[in-house]
Amino acid sequence: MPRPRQALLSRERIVETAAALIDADGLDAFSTRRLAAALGVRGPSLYNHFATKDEILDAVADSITGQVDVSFFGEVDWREALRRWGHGFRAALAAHPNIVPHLAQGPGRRPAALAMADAVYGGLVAAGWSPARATHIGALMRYFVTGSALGSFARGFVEDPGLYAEQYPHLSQAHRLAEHQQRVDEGAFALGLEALIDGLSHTYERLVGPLAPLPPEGGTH
Amino acid sequence: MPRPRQALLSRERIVETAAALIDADGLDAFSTRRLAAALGVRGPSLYNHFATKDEILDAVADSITGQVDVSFFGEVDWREALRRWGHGFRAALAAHPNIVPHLAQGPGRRPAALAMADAVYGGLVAAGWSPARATHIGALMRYFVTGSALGSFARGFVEDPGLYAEQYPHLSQAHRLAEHQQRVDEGAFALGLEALIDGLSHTYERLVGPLAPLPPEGGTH
DNA sequence: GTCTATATTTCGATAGAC
DNA sequence: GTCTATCGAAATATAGAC
Repeated sequence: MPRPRQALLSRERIVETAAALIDADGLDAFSTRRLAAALGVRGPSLYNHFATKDEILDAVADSITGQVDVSFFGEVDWREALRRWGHGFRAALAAHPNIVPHLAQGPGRRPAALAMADAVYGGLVAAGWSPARATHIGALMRYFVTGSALGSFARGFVEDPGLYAEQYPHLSQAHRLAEHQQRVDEGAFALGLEALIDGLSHTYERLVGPLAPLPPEGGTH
Repeated sequence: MPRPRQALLSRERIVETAAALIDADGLDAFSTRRLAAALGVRGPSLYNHFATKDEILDAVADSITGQVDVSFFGEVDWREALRRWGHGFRAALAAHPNIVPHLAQGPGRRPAALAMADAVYGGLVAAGWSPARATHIGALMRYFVTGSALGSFARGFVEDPGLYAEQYPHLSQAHRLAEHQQRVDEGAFALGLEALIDGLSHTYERLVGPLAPLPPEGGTH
């Protein structure tokens, strides 16, 4: 079936299918052959659209980053912006945990990741943070979000009561964590994000100046 | 050279060498054959000491976790304990970033990881936190530490001024981040950890009760 | 722009000699 | 407890036909 009239592949289809494969089977099991098979073509066809496997991974990572809304930076109070960004960033990454190790290596040359960094940093500096502190805040937020998306805390404990009973006296209920996986992980993230914003608010008042009380909802207008 | 009088391998030597190889070349490049070569033996010899490659990875991960001191949980104020644990945990993981994705999957059945979870959770509950909140705090701390060790923020930006100049107006200095990698990453982590502890202190006062001012140094005695 | 064919390398793990 | 030999599978990527 050489040279069909209508191209079978497109960068978009390849990226979508690659993301689904990585979600299902993990980064280690992801290969160009398996990706091609899932697309109904042979391996070498992919190289008409991407030069290397790594370019495909970059495209997958950036398509996920591109789903994160950062348009409100500079529009709403920085505390509210961090809150919205944090939740949105985590939601996008937690839907694709297997690619987080790749994505967490930094923006590199990926456009969506650079645009996100630009919006966050610009918004924080505009809010009064020093360049150095704005960098730190962007970094520590990425730490927290990528760490929370990298692996579920609750599912990290095996469901085997006997494992804990003897040697780990405080973990006697740990085997039940998996039942409540989503609630535990989201609750922990929410608690941490609010604590971070609260703590940073005090840092702001010490270094920059008094903060206005947050409006009940929405923008600064 | 069959059956030398003195065993050439030991679990300890294997784990040490495996950690060094993973640090140097990454998880993807780590194979039983390369590990054996680094140890001066042939691949199959490893299977006299470990049943699978994954068992070796688990042993490496747990040896790193075992370097983290948690003996002070229950001995000092919980805020000071979180501070010491956070810095120690990060230092241990940041020295071996390539194995963080494996380690971040949770304690599983690894003894040092379970002992760490046990000490942290027990210490927080003894300090007055509810079981649910103690779980959340253990989780959010792991998120923050693993995220910070997974990838340097500063090194995530390529050293190419031209990349940023046109499209990303706020990132015009981003190419200089790599020069200050350690300072940026450690500063961001320290700022985040202090903000977290500060924010959690207010949560504690709202949910549990007043907190004593922290003693200037050391334990509760 | 997809195909066939293939070069080249590497992998985890087992069997059985010593 | 190490070795040799090997199984069986899978990997990225290229060359060139159509």
